Amino acid sequence: MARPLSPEKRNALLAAATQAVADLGVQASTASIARGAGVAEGTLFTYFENKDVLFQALYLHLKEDLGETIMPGYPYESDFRHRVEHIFQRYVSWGLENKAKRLAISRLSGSGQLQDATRARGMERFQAVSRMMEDAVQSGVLVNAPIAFLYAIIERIADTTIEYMDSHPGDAQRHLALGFHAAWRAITP
Amino acid sequence: MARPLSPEKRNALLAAATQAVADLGVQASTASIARGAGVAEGTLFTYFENKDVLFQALYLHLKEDLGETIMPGYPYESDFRHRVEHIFQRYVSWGLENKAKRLAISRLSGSGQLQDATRARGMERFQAVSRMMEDAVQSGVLVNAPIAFLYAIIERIADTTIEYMDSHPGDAQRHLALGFHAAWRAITP
Amino acid sequence: MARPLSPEKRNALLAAATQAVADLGVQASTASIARGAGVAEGTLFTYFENKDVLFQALYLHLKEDLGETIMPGYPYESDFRHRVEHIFQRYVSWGLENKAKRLAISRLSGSGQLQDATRARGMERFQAVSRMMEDAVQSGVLVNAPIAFLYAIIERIADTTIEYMDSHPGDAQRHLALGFHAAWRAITP
Amino acid sequence: MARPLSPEKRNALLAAATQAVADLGVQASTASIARGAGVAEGTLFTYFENKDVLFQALYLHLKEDLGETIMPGYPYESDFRHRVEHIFQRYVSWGLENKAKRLAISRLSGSGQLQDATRARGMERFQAVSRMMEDAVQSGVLVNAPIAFLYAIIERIADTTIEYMDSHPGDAQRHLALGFHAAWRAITP
DNA sequence: GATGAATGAGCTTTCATTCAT
DNA sequence: CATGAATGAAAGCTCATTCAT
Repeated sequence: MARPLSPEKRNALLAAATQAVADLGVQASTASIARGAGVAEGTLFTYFENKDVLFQALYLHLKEDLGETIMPGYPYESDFRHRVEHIFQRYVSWGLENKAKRLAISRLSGSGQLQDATRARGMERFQAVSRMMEDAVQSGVLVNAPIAFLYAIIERIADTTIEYMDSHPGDAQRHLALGFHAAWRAITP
Repeated sequence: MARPLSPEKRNALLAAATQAVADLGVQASTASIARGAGVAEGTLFTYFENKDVLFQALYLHLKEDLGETIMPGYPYESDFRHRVEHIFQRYVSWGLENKAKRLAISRLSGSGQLQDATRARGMERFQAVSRMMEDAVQSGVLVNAPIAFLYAIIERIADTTIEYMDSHPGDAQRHLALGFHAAWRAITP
Repeated sequence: MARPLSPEKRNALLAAATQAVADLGVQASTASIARGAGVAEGTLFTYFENKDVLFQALYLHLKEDLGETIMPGYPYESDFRHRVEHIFQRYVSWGLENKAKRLAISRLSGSGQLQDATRARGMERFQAVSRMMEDAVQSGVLVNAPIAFLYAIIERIADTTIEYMDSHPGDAQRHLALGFHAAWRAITP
Repeated sequence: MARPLSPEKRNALLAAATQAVADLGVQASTASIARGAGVAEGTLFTYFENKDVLFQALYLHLKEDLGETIMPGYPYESDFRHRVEHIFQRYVSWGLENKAKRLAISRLSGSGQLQDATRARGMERFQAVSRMMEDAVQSGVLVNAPIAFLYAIIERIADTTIEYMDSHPGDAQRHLALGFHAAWRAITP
């Protein structure tokens, strides 16, 4: 592993894996991923020790990508509601614009192949959000519950929102508003 | 009429499949499922034409099982809040008491192998709930959103609640209350 | 085996086997043959000990059927040419009218599953022909070669003739004449 | 360019398939063929997409082999009888010296698994013979019949001849002469 | 005797992984 | 390092045969 020669190939493999996992879940074959990336079957294994390592890396890669969309412009100084709204809306638009990535995360997440450590590391990039939520709980703006619990609820409502916006494009804005309404009310006392 | 198909064997196969899918997702092998059910490998295929058919049947079987837990005692005459609470609490306790079943549903749901038709048929048993929610939307008790959207949000929050109650058994009652609070607020205006 | 209760069932099985073997060769499954005969899978095995026994019986049954078409009206008193012509023409018309039977014989014959003893017993019904040919060899009308050799040549030419008449129905009569011409010349000095 | 596909392995697979098909027909298992070729089970499928493709390739390979024996030394300038005799004798000696190959062709031919296109491509190598026979028909040396019909008759008589020479080695030369006599007379007016 | 569920060996094919080139 | 042929352990599924009903 260490220092692979070509970041392009690594990225091509991750991109191909994203599509393959979105389509077929963890059943996607390493051969098809390599083909999708335009590299030889064996090459995959010089970048990722085995299929499981590839999947953990893929999950982290996708979460990183999500983080890079959500976090820039994060309104550190606004009130809690605006900060949650920022996160919610960015999450939703990332999901709408990156269907394969969102599906791949969801497939990995529900496959039983994702290690707890990986899931935990995937959260790291969102610490600013966690901290904000802690403060908000302290100050009584959010309901007094574990952060992870609140975070999970927001995430699930956001996922549901994405699915609805996706399948009912005409009502997209309405569903976005409904989704955020639900999320905000769900986590406030 | 020779030996009739045995409901016990069918159930044993579904039970074994539940466990196997909970453990390994759709990667669970038919051989391991048959072994788990105590029947020969070939026998699985006299009860289910192929693996895919088995999975669709398993999903429906589990949803049926869930329905049989949730629906009895449904307080048709109570106010909306109590009815939603009934559903929520029953759903959560079923999930807590049937970890493998809940996991199996979730694995199937996220696998990409579940047909839309199967998902739709799985909802049939819960029509009383849908109808109640329609009325509640009409009367302004629930927020004006598609029933399926509201239903999905409740389901997701319930799932999250189950996961938390499961991993923090000490705080179970508190999380149950928090979960219902979140769900109720999420779907009300 | 011995005395099966129902000759109808036995015949239905042989008829279904004929069709199945014509279609798929010896790969035809016993289940499909039973289905074709309208009996249960297990019933096949009360009439025929196993698949191999069925195939030997099928071959004999078909040869018997062929014999019953060819031999009646055999012109014991005509000259050799007319007797051979009788055989040839009857063989060809049987083949044309019983495509599945002919194909089944050919599939069995070429499958490597047919026992030599079965092949030999299949010849028994045609002893009058063999004897006639012996006489004809004695009297110098036919070329001095083993009867079986001459018989095989006639058979092969007849098969070829059938195939041609079958695929070129317009020229049927011409091919029949050509076929007999070839056969008669082939076996005469 | 990694390890290139090895013609030796391909040939070993075809040789093993020849033997296996000669012994068991199309029922021969891919596992036994791979074992016979001294390669892993999976390797067969890097050389032949699936069993059917293997069988079509095998047929063509064997016909090619036959063509390479028959055609060299073909007396383009001799009279028609000598040319037919060349073909007949070469065909027969190839068959005698390559029992497994001949049997394999015959098993494939009668199995119902051989595609028409494959059968047609198998004839390509013998175009010189077809053309010669066309000329001979034109010039009245051969009986006025479709070339394929005449060709089939020769082939069938040659096959019969081979079988007899094989089972009666003492009379081999006599049967060869008888066989050619029969064939030549069969196709001439 | 007839039925068809039950069996498990066996089949073809796939696939993660290795390693010769 | 990149390649893709080679590997062989599964995988899903079929099927001849048995036997409880």
